[in-house]
Amino acid sequence: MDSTQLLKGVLDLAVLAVLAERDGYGYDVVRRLREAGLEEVGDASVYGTLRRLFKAGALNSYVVASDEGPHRKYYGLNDTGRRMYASYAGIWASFAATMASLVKEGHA
Amino acid sequence: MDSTQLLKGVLDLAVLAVLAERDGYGYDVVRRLREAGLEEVGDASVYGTLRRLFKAGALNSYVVASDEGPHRKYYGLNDTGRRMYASYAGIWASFAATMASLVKEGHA
DNA sequence: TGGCAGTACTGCGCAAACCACAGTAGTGTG
DNA sequence: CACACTACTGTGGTTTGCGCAGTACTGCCA
Repeated sequence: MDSTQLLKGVLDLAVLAVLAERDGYGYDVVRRLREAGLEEVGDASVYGTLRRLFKAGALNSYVVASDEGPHRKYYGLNDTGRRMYASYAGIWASFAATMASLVKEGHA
Repeated sequence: MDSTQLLKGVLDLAVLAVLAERDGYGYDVVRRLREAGLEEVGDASVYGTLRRLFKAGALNSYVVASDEGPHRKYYGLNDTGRRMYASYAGIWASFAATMASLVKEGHA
């Protein structure tokens, strides 16, 4: 992965972070991201990201019945996903540091 | 501008930051961004961003002849650009903080 | 003189990301 | 039985960043 990816795909990291804490299903991940501060994230974006990460082999998935609505498709990190998470987190941290120094020098 | 923009358009902020320090022309902005740590930024992206920001009314532009090659099209921030820069910088800072807390809790 | 490297910019077309919106389907309430 | 809430899928659109090709100007060197 080149750092091109993170100029865009920040959502991947956010979703991985949320799932690293504990498994979750789509609707739940949306709520947790919004509570964490990403208030304007669209639901379709999250579902799309989950499908993409699953397709990339980073997540496992299992269906659980629910009392309060339709079944829930849970997702969780597997080994690949944990490695991906660690990698993305590192890349993002250094990218954020770069941006911070760039912006600070211009002193806002 | 909704914060959708900064999930992508981080380059806008980077270019604004570089130009806030001092005026620059395309090729020069590319070099300064790369020196600052954004090593993989494509030249076409920067030129595109400059044109976009100019079209959005954030930059002024003037042409200067050069001894070592073709003319140079300099860009600099105007009032709109400075306001935009301050605004983007704030939005990005809070976004970065949000991401940092998300990633930290999952403890990488 | 011709060719090549370096500087500086433009234009085209692509892939990916995020989103809005619409649709499907299950459960519980009045 | 309509309606609200939960939960997911699919479609199409806009924007971004990029690779690549092309233009053009200068200076160097054989």
